[in-house]
Amino acid sequence: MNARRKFRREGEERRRQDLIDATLDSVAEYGLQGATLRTIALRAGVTAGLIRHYFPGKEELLQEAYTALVGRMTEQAKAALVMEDASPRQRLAAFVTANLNAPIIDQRVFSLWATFLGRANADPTLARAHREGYLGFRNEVEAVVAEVLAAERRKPDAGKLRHHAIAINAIIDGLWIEGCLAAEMFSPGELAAIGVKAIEAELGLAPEKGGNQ
Amino acid sequence: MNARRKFRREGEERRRQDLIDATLDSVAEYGLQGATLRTIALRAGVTAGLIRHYFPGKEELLQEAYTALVGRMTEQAKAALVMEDASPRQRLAAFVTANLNAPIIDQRVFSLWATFLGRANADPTLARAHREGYLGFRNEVEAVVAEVLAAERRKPDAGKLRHHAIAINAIIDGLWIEGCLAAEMFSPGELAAIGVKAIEAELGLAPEKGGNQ
DNA sequence: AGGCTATTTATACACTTGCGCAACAAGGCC
DNA sequence: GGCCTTGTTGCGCAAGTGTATAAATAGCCT
Repeated sequence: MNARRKFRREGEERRRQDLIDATLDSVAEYGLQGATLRTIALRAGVTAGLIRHYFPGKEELLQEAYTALVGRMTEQAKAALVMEDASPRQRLAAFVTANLNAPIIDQRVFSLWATFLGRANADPTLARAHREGYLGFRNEVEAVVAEVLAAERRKPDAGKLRHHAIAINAIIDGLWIEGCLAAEMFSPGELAAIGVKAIEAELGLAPEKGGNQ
Repeated sequence: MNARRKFRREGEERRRQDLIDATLDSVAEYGLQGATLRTIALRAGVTAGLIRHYFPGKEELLQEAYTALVGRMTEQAKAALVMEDASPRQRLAAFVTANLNAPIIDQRVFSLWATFLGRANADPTLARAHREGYLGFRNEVEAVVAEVLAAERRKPDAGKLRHHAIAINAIIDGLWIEGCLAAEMFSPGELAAIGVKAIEAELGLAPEKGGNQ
């Protein structure tokens, strides 16, 4: 009567990715408590038992999922920096703009970010994954800032440069959060405009010539 | 043999507060999944059944706990604004400094903030509690900014004012997060100094004369 | 002192959870 | 085609969950 369920064998890498994606989906939708092995398996189109074939336990699956998330986030964010034939200042502005619009401004990603980060002080593995992503991001910012200031013939010392990077990182993070949590409170491009202006003020750049007052 | 446990009757308000505090402690330490009724009750020094005498269910307890948390956070933050006999600019600086030092820079509070916010897009009650706290905070910022600019004989329009408030709010939030997540990466007072300078740059204020730090 | 009542404990229950394990079958190999 | 490996299913289990409810007792009122 009860026929056994049909299934397909997938390549290991493909299955692992599917399981990680299903995990992130589940966490975003139901939170850490609602992301049960059965929920995750259902979303991945397999049965719960299979998860233990690829991961030692639930905790490791969650850790790998968070690591994957951080990786994708920083990768996306940094992708906006690879512009050939652009002035440092233009690259910085493009970087900020990219980080303050879709798809980086995204409620689902924010939920994931917040959910996992809430456990960072209790789970060193999560804390490390975050720390690495954060420092990578900030170093990227610092490098662009150095280029921008160099193009203006300014030579800041290391401390000043670090402070600029910290402040700019904070501006981007803060606006990113505001945008993710309440996208409908801002008109399209508004956050990016605010961010670019705030960052240029932080760096003491003269306003771009054009019709702004 | 098995003597029944001794207990004391507490006033209703006191018990509710104790339960809410125990809930926040449990969430901060174990996360939403680890904050079970039994854990919470243990921490509050009662047995699990009692919780249902004061709250309809676990969900309502968590919601009230988050509302209480947001209330305390914004209250603390705004307390730094009540300074008599101080220039608007000094009050703004004091406000920023207060928000970027202990006890507002605090890993435990950050964990709570992130954990609850991760569920905000799925729980309208949490979202509302956050939204109200956020808007209250931003309006406070906007009011001080207006005073600061007025003292400088500048008369910004409403849109400019709003943008300043959004940017300043982002700077404070962003630095707050960096401080909570990696306090050991910054020397004491460093974040506050970065924040004050960034905000004064955003408002286009001339650097304070004199060697203040 | 003795009773009343609402706070508090204790226990039961139905359900879900992560995990272990044996059986099964998909798909490559000969 | 038939076999063998192993990816995959299905089921069971003990522990833990939120909720319901009965039994006890602390502390006020008279």
